[in-house]
Amino acid sequence: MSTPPTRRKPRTDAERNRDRVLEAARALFAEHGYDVQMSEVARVAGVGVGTLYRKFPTREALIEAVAAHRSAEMVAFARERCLAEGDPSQALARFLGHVGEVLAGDRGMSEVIEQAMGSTEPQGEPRAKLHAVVGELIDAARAGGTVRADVTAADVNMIVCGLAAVIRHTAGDWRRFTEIALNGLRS
Amino acid sequence: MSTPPTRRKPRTDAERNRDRVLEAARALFAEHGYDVQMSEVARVAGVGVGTLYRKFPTREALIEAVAAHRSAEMVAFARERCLAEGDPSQALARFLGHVGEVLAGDRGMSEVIEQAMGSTEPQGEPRAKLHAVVGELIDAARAGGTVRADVTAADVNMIVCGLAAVIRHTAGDWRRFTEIALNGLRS
DNA sequence: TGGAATGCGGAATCCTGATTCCGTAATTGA
DNA sequence: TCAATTACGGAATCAGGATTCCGCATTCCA
Repeated sequence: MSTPPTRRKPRTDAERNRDRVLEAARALFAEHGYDVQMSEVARVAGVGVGTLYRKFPTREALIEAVAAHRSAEMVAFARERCLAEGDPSQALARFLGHVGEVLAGDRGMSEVIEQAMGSTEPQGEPRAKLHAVVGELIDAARAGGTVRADVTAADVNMIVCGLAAVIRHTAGDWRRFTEIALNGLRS
Repeated sequence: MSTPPTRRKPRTDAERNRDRVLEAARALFAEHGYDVQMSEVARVAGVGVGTLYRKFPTREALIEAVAAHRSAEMVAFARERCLAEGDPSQALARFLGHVGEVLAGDRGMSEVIEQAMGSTEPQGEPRAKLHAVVGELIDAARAGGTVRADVTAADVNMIVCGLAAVIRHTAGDWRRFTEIALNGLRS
C-alpha cells in the first residue's frame, strides 16, 4: 500500500556495491576506530564517494549500520554460547571473555560499547537487546552462586564499559581486568 | 647567560589575562570536556582569540596546561592525604575515592585520565608522577593486606582507566564500581 | 536491440574551527 | 609626560573533511 505498482528490480551492481562498502567500513573501523574518512572508506571499497552516500546518507548512518551488525552478533553469542549451552554459572564469565575478544580486535566497536553500556538512553534495538541479555546472564550467575545476590545489571554494564576503555587505551592484559571484576562480584 | 641584560618587566595586564584564560579553560573543560572552541574560551575569559594564542600557542598547549595542573593536584592529594596520614592499608581506597570525586566534577579530566592511565608512553612529568604514586599506594595496601600480593601497578591503572570511562559515560553510581574493583583485588 | 530508468564517479562546494595578521591601545621607564 | 615596547582584539585566512551535484555509464525490460 506504499510503493507504486510497477517497479523495476534494483540493479544487481547496486547491492553488490552496498556490500562492498559495508565490508570496507567494517575492516577500517575495526582497525582504526571511527576516525576514518568517508573518502577512504569509498576508496577501499573500490567505489566513488557518491555511491557510498547513496547507500548511507551520512557518516553517522554508516557507523550505525556497522555497529548494529556487530551488536547483534554479540547478543547472538550470549544467547547461543553462554545461556543455551555449558555451565550456566559460568555464563557471565564466558560472555565477558567474548566481549573482550571482540573489542580487542575491533577498535570501533570498543568505542561504541564504551558509550552504549552507559546511560539507558535510546540507542536502537541492537543495543537494547544487549542490555536485556546482560540481565539474563546475571540471573544465571546469581542462581549459580557465582556472584552476590545484590549484583545488578548496572554493575555489569559499568564493568563492560570499563573493559572497553581498558582495551582501547591500555597495552596491558584485559583478561586480568575481567578477572578482577568478576572476583569483585563474588560474595 | 641566556636573556640579554636589560629587559623590561612584563606588563601586568599580560599575566592577569593569562590567569583569566586558564581559569576560563578550566571551567569550560570541566563542564564540557575538551570539546570546546578556542573562541569560546576567549569569550568567557573576556579576551580576544589573539591574546589567548599569545599565551598558549595551540589548543593542545592550553589543554596540556590545564591537565598538568589538575594532575599535580591529584598527586599532591595522594601523598598528603593518602600516604602521609591515616590508615595506610586504606590509602588506595581513599585515593580511588578522591579520583572519582575529581573526575565526576571534571569531564575534561576524565578524558585525560582515561587515556593517561593506559600505555606507559611519555606524557609529561605530571602523568609520570601519577604512575609513580600509584605504585606507592599499592605497596601500602599490600603491606596492610588490603590487596593480594600479586596486584600490580598495571592492574590499578586499568581500574582507574575504567573508572574514568564509567564516570564519563554512565549515569550510574561510580562508587559502586570502585567497591567492586577493590573487592576484586582482595585475596 | 533501444531507450528509459537507475547508478556511478569524483570534482566542486560547504562547514566548522583552529590559527595568523596587523592596525590599535595600554604600560613602562626615563 | 613622551617615545619605545609590549599586548590586545577580532576579522581574515587556512585546513580538513563531510556532503552535494551532475554529466556519463550500466542495467533492465519490452
